[in-house]
Amino acid sequence: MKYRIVIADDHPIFRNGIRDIINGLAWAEVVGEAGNGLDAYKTIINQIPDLAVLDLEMPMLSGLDVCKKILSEKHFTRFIILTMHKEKHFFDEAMNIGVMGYLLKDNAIDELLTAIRTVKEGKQYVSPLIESYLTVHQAVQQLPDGFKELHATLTPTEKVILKLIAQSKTSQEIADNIFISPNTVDNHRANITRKLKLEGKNSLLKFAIQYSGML
Amino acid sequence: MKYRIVIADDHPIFRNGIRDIINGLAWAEVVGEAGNGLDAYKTIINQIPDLAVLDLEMPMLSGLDVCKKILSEKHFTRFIILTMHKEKHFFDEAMNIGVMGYLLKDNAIDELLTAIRTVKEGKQYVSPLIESYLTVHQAVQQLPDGFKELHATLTPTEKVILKLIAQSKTSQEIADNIFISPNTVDNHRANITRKLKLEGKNSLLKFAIQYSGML
DNA sequence: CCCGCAATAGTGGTTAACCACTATTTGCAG
DNA sequence: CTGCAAATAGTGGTTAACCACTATTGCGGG
Repeated sequence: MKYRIVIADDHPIFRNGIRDIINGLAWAEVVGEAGNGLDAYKTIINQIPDLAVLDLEMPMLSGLDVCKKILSEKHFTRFIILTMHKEKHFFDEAMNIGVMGYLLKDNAIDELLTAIRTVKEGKQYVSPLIESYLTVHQAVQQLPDGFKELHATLTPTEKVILKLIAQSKTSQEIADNIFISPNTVDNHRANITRKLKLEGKNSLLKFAIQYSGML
Repeated sequence: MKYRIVIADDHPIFRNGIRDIINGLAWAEVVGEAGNGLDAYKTIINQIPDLAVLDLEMPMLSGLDVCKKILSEKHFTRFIILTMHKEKHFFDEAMNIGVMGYLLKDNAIDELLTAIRTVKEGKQYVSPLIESYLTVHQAVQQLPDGFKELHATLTPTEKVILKLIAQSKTSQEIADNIFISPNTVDNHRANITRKLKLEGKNSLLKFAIQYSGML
């Protein structure tokens, strides 16, 4: 029995490349492809492959969202995330969710094969480039000290509102957006501000804009 | 004689995909590949292909830089830019430099073939997706584009104040900082806002924080 | 000499965000 | 069932930023 793999990436050319590489192997085969997150989910549920190679950024559902959904449904499919994002928080989240591999799209083709082989043997594979990049940039990339823990204390609704604030929407606009009272939005603002230990006028807006990349 | 094409992209898998697609054609062949801008330049100079398909973002030299260099040296190679960037200014610059094709990486494979065929016939090809995207987003995505000219219209004092605003200081703090009245600071705020064609509460603060890197 | 511009300063009004409360409903864990 | 957390909604007040004016000083070019 060949090692059954599903691949998902919203760039058809990239998907093509991956498919050819995998199908060139004697011991593996591509049993499904998808161009967006939702299709990826459906394909994986249908096929229950041994491995899914997912792009991080995809329409409908992100690669990580797909991972989360599948893993929460207790299937044994393993995941390799293929991305161009070097950012620590993506990597951290992927590791937390429990992906088995994480590599950059600008890595060599050989690395993808090595990763697949490593994951097939039940081990985790992380691109050495990522590791070195993170160690070099960790000081820079870690700016909001303890932010991760603070962010974890936010409720789902609060996170949504924080994102909308980062888009520099007013309380009224946010209220219209998610169909609640502007007063409630103000309440959430106050709660978020307290949890993030901010103070002063516009402090939340400043924070949201500045760290909108990692929310 | 086959249509001779050089491809350059820093993602090996993507490059692989493109190469396979082109080599699958009877009337075209890949005569060179590069993983960064400098190699791309050297390869094109060596081969003088009919067409070069370039990624926009590459190490050493961007795809557009390569175009500029080659075109300034009066070679007849045509260029297709393949990118994930929908931003108007990239597109504008590419058109100004004189590329013959511009398409997004998330376009279908067929589109790349259509683009190559169209360019081969001497016509320009622009992805329809780009065009529709630009018409939809043109108003939103405009800011950093003509910003340079706008920034040039600011007086020295206004630039200083803009920087202080970017540091998210209040009018009072700025006033204390440069020893003028907070009213005057408010005046400058208004003038800057007008010159930058901003409007609405906190719009200046948002702008200053977001573009603080280029002030 | 006058004109325009930059910089300075002020007045008065509007508004969005913040601050500090109280209060109700819902859903989940113990 | 009970109690807590989250989400919802409201009231009342403060303040910083914005908006729209007017006004003065000083400086350089026509």
